[in-house]
Amino acid sequence: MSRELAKTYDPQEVEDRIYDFWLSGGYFHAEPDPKKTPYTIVIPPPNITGQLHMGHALDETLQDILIRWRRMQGYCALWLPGTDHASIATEAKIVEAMRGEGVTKEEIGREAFLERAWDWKKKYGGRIVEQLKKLGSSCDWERERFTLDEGCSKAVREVFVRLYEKGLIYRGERIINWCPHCKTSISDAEVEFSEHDGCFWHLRYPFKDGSGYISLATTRPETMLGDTAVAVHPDDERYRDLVGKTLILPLVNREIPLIADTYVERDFGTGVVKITPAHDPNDFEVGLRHHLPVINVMDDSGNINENGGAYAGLPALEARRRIVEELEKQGFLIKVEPIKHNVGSCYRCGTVVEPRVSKQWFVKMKPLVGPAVKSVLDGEVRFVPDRFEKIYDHWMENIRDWCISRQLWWGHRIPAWYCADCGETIVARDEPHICPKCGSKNLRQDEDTLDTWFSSALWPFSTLGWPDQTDDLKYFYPTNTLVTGYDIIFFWVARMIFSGLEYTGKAPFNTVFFHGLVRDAQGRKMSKSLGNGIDPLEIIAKYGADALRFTLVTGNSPGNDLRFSTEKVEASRNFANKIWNASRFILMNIDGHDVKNELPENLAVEDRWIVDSFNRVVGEVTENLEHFELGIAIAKLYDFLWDEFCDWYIEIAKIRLNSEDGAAAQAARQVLVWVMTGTLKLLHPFMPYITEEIWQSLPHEGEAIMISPWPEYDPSLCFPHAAAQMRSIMDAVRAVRNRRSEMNVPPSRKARLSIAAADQETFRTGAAILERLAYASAVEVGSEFDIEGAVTIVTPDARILIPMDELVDRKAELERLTKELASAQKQYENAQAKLGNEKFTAKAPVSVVEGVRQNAAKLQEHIALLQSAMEALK
RNA sequence: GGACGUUUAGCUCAGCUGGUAGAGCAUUCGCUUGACGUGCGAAAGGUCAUAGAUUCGAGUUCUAUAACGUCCACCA
Repeated sequence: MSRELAKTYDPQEVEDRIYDFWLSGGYFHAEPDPKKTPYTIVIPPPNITGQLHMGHALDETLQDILIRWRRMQGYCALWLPGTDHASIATEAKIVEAMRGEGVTKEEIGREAFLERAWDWKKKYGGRIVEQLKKLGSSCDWERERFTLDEGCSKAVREVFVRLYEKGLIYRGERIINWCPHCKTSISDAEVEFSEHDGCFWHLRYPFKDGSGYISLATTRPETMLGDTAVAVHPDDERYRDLVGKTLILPLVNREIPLIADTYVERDFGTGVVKITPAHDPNDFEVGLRHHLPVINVMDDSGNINENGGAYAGLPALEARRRIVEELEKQGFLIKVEPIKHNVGSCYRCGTVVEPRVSKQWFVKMKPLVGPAVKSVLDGEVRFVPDRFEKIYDHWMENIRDWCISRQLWWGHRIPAWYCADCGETIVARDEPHICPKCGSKNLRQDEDTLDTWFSSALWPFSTLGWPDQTDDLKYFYPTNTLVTGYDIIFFWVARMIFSGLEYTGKAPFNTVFFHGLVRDAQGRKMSKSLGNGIDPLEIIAKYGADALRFTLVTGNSPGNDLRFSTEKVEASRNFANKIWNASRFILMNIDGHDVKNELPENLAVEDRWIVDSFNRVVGEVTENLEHFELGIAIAKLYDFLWDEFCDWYIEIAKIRLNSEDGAAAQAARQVLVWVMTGTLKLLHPFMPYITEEIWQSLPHEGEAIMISPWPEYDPSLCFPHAAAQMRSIMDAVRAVRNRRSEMNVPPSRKARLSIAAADQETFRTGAAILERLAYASAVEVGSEFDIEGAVTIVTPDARILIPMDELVDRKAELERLTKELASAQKQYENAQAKLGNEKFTAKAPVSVVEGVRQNAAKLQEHIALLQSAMEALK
């Protein structure tokens, strides 16, 4: 043995050493290799401000499993890592930090602010990367990218210019979602709606001619300051004659028209809507149709601006209070009705979003949507699970133009310049110095930056060198699998798809593998505010990265959320320990012997069985991985290693290992090494550290398990006869153990077994196994035994007698036999009923009918055996 | 308002293209069995949410219903 192994696996001692070993071997690095097929995954870039959380841990684990598996299969596997500059989140953090120093970003100015931001990036951007490494992620760190680095920025400018030239990017006054806290516009996708308690204020607006009032209701009375019309439905009998009249806006005393528009629902409220084009998306549309003035009454902090007259400077809510008060005083308030309604808030900071007209840059979506929808429909991009295709499709079909400009400094500055002299807008890849229209040198760049997701959308190809046709791009693009949570399907996945199609002509990946959210043990979302988050790094420190990875993948199915609990991690840790000890056992037994990792010439029945079983697992696990059924794959490996290999094969192998027969012992050693090595390989993508550590100690060829070939299903390793024989033997072992346990016979008390079976050869072969595992002092096999007062155990293939009469309560024994007989008879009747059913025998497949027939025959025998056993007891 | 998901052993969940239900944890009983008590052996525990339909046969397909959850829309 190369070195003494500890009784329990110590991940702390192993992980960093192994990770360094992989790094120094350069195994994570991928170079285009024409002899290989590429397999590429780009990482969903974590925010530089972020700390590793369970969501990342799950995401990275799934990716690492896929990439390690494909690498072992011989693909040129590239997992491209990187980070996202996360404009809003990062800028907010820096502003927050500056608040501590008592400075604002306006005070220090753009340049100084960006300097701070880059310092921040240098300081914290590396943190999350180091955390990813702790998980065992086999990313190609030589290719690490950042969304603001030179290459990605070049791609961003290229895309912006191309879209602008195509007319797909435009600048205009539109209603957008404004976050008064972040002081920037945000896209529709970045608004989260939730139900709030609110009020419905019923107001009356007087006609100018003094002919009375019209009543309407609003949830946001303060916006009345910006009202420029009141609308009714054109077919509404109640108001038809009034359309066209002029109203006097209360408090403001502005004359506004009563207009007709089909947007108004006649059945809702009074069927009358006040129109505030500057602060409501629908009203804005109405305003466009009716050429209404747009009066913006709110500034960028959410306060009423100079257009609000007496209310200027007040925060919106305060203005609301005073306006309602004043309306009531002047008799314009009819009533206040409490209601529940949905309010949109900023997904970053939670502040209530104000719809507001503002001059922004937009991407025209309609022309981009078509190909993106088609690519998913046609299967060029496949979603796993496929139910997300429908969600994607629905979103795409109803998408509105994408507001991409942000009033932030940290990000890609919009490559647009304005001529101060002639007003010309110049959009260019490189900074222009002269206005092409008037020759002025007085150019000023747009102050705004782009939505973070604008650059993320390019990630699969900007990271590979696009727009240049680099060798990397040609070889690794399009990528293969995108692994991500369903929560960013709109933010990111959809945008990558239409971007990839538009700029590269190809979908950026062929499969999107969605996983769910990691929740706490009670099923709640892990969040900072709840304080219920579990730090993956603490779990790694305590239980090991392999245990964490195992926990995250086991029992997990695509697209479904999973609950995380330390109990599960403990079970995973125990499994790692089981692998460790199985290996320790093997290492102890091969110590001092020359054992190669190959199967021996002559395989015993148990060897053929375990090899057959292993081979089956190879086939199944590989297939499961191909279908992204990682949870099923790992469950099969768990069962195989623990139940079949450890609990049965190793126990059986001890017979030969402890025997005088040197050749037999050597054969057992070889099979142990061969199966263990193969199993470690299958486990490696899931639990990379422990498998590498053990593999290095076992007889092996090659440098590392992580670059060793993935096992392949081999038809020549199928041994159905041996498998059936072992089933008979194992059934017998279990039956004997069961009976002994029921009779409270301790393992130390051995007893003779007499086995009567049709297939005597199988039980002669298995005699030694029965002796060891069924605590037999001796085993005799024959066609029939008649032992006075023996305990009879009946298995599907044998009748086993144990002369233990003195230990047995005859009456109890008779009772249990009666019970067992009844159960067997019922099963037999069921089978007979099926076979007697002509519809069944005629319509069911032959193999199924034959199976039932054989089962019936066995049951018949079983019943006979039980009956004779009962006779003998009486 | 629309769409989707979940509902299987006490708890957490698997269960692929239909052939009489599985795991982990918890529970009960027994065991220092020369790798492992982070272990070994055994047991108990389920009319697979409800009602129909298709089928020789349904946890598995279809249709309704209920509860819980998610997403989208947002009628002021």
